[in-house]
Amino acid sequence: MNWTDERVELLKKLWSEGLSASQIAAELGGVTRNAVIGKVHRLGLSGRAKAAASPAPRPRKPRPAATTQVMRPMVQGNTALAPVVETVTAPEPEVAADPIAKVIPMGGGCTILDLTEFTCRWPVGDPGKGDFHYCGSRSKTGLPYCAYHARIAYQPVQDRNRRRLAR
DNA sequence: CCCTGATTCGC
DNA sequence: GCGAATCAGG
Repeated sequence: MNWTDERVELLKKLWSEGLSASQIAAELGGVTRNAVIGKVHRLGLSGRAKAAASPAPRPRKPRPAATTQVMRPMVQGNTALAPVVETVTAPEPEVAADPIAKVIPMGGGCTILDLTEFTCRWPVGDPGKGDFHYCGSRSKTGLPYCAYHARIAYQPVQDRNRRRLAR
């Protein structure tokens, strides 16, 4: 891949918008972040407007009602499973603002033995360290993941990464 | 360990 | 000019 006028222009645009070198590299395709950085320097636009991707601690968007609501188990339809579901998904009101903390209870989740067609199968932890388990949150009927992990699982990595880093 | 940009230097 | 390797930092 060579630096056509078009690609250089896009590079300038994205760089000035505050995207990181790796993000830009991914956007352009066919180049590494090193290539992008090198080009940026050669173009003499290394210093950019303060809109960098991660200069300060990232402001987190609190997601009050939506997430909790989705996670809440629907027990009306199956009274037999109700007690189990309660235990697995009981949301801690005082958990951190991080959405993942709501999904994975402290030290929680469940083992592979606890998985049912109604529990999230998202893997958590390191198998090599013996702390491997599964999310265990209530999953929407027919889906292998809870609402939160389903969003992650079915989103292209590239897009997910970009959404996380951008802004 | 993940990531970031900066710099160097052989090509 | 290009970009991989490397560095310093968060």
